[in-house]
Amino acid sequence: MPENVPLDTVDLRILRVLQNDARITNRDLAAAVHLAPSTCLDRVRRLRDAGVITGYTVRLDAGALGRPLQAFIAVRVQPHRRPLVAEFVAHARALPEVRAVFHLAGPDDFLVHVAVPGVGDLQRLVLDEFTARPEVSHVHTNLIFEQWDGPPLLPPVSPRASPPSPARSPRPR
Amino acid sequence: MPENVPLDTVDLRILRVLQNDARITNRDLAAAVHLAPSTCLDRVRRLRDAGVITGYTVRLDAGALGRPLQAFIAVRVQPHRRPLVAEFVAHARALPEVRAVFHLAGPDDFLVHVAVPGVGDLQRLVLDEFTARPEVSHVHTNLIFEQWDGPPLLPPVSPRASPPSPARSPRPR
DNA sequence: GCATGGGCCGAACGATATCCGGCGTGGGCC
DNA sequence: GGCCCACGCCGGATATCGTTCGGCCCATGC
Repeated sequence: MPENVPLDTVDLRILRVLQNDARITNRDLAAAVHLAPSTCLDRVRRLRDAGVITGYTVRLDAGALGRPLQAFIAVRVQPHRRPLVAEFVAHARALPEVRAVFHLAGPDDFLVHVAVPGVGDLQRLVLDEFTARPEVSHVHTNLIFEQWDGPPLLPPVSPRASPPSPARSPRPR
Repeated sequence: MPENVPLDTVDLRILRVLQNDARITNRDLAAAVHLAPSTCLDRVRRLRDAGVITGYTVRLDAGALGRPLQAFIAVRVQPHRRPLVAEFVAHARALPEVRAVFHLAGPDDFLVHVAVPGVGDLQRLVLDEFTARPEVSHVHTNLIFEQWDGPPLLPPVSPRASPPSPARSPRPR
């Protein structure tokens, strides 16, 4: 729904800071972007209302939670029609081992990102939850050795945007 | 580093709530899990110190940020040796379009999750940033139609854990 | 020059985070 | 069986914070 909301430099800085620590106090966030707390609150609320910020969440260590093994399971669904697709997605999303489901364009229709305690659980998942389903025509599994985040999800911000100049100009529309 | 930290039902409930809204006040979080605010603060701090909680972040809408197109780029690196692998990962992670990098066991060595403004950017990324590199032997791109989150990253919690019984027993070790 | 809209700010009030001392329970040890 | 210790939990107190509100100031359009 939200498409290409106009963001200025201050918005981007806010998002960058929040992405690094979403539980920062509004006061500290305001200081970090050189705004008054009240103004900063306005900005954040606007970003939420605009749909840019869709929520706040906690980053968890899957290994510490007893699920150190992660993998991508590629799945082909045949026939590849809406009812079957929807059903498959619903089924996959409901599995507690599933972290994310991607519907792809390509030879494989889906990529299912899973986190499990051990190899046995992975096997069970593939055999009982995927290949056992009639609409699933093909499955292959890729173990994840290691993973890394990319940079914060932001257009490059010019580094000169630091000085606390009031700059009381209208925001881009 | 953190491996299989013991978690009780209350911890799991805390994580579930935080995963749904990481900016909830400690007071409300405490109420949601039937604890005193001070005790709840202790719990959360312990989860952070134990490495279960690795941080708090904001969920952003890539489309609203002007990058509605997402894809997985599968990459083969040859020869597949540590120095080249490290170099490739560093390069990929530094690209602003990259959301995550996965090192895989399988025919493809890496899966790079990217978000871009349009098809042209995707093409540029593949040609200039991946196939142009000498260690990259093969690249193929899968567009992401749609994606969904799985359930909260938690072992199933028994639903009976709601009543506010003091239950002043020692936590599992 | 004047009216208008919007962004920004500061003060104030209510709510919150956080620390601390103490209590009660359960388990280990003798 | 009885004692001691460790630990989880709580409630109160203080400093800090979130949030609202009214008003200022600049930029724009007429």
